[in-house]
Amino acid sequence: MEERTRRRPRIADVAREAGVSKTAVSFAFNSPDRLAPETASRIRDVADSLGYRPHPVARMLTQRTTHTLGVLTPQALSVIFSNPFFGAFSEGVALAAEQEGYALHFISPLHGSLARAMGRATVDGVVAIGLSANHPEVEQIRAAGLPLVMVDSSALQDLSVVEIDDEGGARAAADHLLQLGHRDILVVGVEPPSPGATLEPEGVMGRRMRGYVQALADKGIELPPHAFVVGPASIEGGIAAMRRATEDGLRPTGVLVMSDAMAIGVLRAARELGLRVPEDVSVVGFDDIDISQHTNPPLTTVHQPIRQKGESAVRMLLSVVERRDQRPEHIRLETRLIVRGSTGPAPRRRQEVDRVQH
Amino acid sequence: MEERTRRRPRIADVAREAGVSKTAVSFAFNSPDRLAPETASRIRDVADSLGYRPHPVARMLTQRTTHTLGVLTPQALSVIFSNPFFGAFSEGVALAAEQEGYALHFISPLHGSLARAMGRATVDGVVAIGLSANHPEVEQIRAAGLPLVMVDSSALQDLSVVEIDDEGGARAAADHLLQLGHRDILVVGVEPPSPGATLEPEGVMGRRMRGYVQALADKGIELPPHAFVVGPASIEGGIAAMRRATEDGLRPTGVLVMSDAMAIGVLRAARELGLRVPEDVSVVGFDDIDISQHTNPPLTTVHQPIRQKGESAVRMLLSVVERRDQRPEHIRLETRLIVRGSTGPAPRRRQEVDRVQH
DNA sequence: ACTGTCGGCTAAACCGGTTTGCTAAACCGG
DNA sequence: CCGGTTTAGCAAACCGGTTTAGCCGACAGT
Repeated sequence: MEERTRRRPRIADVAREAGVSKTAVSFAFNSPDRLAPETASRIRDVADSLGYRPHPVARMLTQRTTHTLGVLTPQALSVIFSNPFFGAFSEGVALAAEQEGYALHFISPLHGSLARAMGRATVDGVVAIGLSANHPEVEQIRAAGLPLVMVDSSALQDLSVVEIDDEGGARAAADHLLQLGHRDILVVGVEPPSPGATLEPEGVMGRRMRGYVQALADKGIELPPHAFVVGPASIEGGIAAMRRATEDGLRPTGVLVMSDAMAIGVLRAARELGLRVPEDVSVVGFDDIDISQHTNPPLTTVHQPIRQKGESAVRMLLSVVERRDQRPEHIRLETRLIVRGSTGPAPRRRQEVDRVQH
Repeated sequence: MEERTRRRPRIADVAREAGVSKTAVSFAFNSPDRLAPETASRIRDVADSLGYRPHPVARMLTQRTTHTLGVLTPQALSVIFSNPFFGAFSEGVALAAEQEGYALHFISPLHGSLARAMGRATVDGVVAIGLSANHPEVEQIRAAGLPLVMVDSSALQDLSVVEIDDEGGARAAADHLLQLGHRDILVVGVEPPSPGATLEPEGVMGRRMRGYVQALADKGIELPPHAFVVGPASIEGGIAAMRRATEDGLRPTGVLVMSDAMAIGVLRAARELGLRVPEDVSVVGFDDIDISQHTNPPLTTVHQPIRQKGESAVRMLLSVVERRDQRPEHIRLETRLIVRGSTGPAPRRRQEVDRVQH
């Protein structure tokens, strides 16, 4: 019964047992046509009886390929795995990766260091999401010669990028509220990951903000600074943001939210505050995650093809991983407003007040 | 500008450049104390200037460890990543893994074969979720000498397992409806992954079913076969199941659903059918995923500690990966009913009809 | 009988590191 | 000045495979 310490059989064990060279064993698995048929099958029989499987790490080393793709995020995985947006994105990534026979390896800061995590990662290429282009890791990855595709990043010319029309989507959302007669508008944004950081103008949230502001400006409306609140991109974050705005005395008739998760929180907070949606207040989200169509009322939001974004990123990545296409590509996917039940005409009273003020 | 083909620098390049042996370079990184301080720092300077980083695969090979944990699922990742249950579970897994400095590698069927995917995976241990104990891969993993922890699996004695009290939770859910006076009950289950398969009595759904049935039996109620419908574990699956039941002429006052995602679908379908929740029909879910407290009405459901399940699984796994604790352990976490707004007293009319029938 | 080709297999180099065992020089007390 | 211990660093073996170059015998052609 002292089988406990039994070593994992190596290729040399199989070779010895079968009375052939290591080369022959390798051939039996990888190019059987270079062996006499019965030799190949005999070797495989011996291998089976010994329970031999080629050691994947050794294989990676010689073949200089891992058949694994890295998904890089600057945030801890323990924070984002139950973020529905990330889930849908990962689905897209997984779909393309699985089709092409690649496994997925998630790379997140190791003891606080993304660089260290990258150093450990054994992948053939990397899809980075939520990484701003000026992150030092970007250079590290390129220096290591690893193919890289950035998602939702500002457009560095010599990098492959998949992004969406954030600005256009945001403008559509704001236009929608304006057409419904809303003038008192609150904008709820996603706070930057690092507390001190200011809103990056070239980041996702910066672009969406620009879309909102432009649409308002077109109607001669200026967004007052206090009508912009931020919080974490979660339902709770949305609840807190809406409550805080109300405590600050804001009584918007329309709320533009930069994330559906937060928008759902806003919906919830509004209900708790005794506000009816959309009669008293209209809410527009952004992303169109799966649950958004099932909230009560269903959420009006800006749709973006999240899964497709993941899929496209992987396909772009593989085109350079496998075929060594070296020129960087840019893909921009469309967004579109989806009107559901959470938006309606601005309430009369407010409109009148508004008119009197002119 | 012909830097394009510049090879990744190897340890030998650094050694030559610094005028030392490979050994010295290795020491400079891994045990600097074995070198004169200024030698070590000179070597590191040279390494930096060359952009040298130790090749992670080569390192894995010699150190016989990957610092990576595998998460194994029999389903395609492209199907489950946006499943909120899986998201929360992964969060727990990631939390523990990140704390201990391990990365995560997801293992799902490669071209339809889980075994092939396992063969490629370079991990120090595996957490398997949704895998029944009789899957052939279980043996493969053990034969490869890889530490393994099964989650939600039927209790094979010689395997480490993390599970929850499905049966008790289900019983609590059913008791709750019974106490509210419900007698016409519909059970909505999750369909087995492979179409043909029958409900495994030892699987998660089998255990939950047993809990429901026992609670009903205690009150002398037998669940008629047609009062049990199944579907995929998604919102859409729940909608479809509820519609189908209604089309079949069922008019339950209480619905026991084996998954929150499906329960949310049932809520939605009920609203579309003109049924008020909980006045006309009560709904109880299972799992207590994050959104369940934010539905309208908030979902009454059986809570299970999903994140903790992932965390515990990883801690158990690491205890054998790192310390070679070999005896298999079993952990069973508790479930508890959380009463929110989706359940209420059975409607009078139904109760009377019920009474008359006696 | 001699050369050329081909099928079947092998020895040795290689992938890129780490680790073991050892040596030469420096140090040290007596 | 001498034997013993440290210190700093090296050569070689090793991790477990794949791949290149080439050997050997059989067979075909002339």
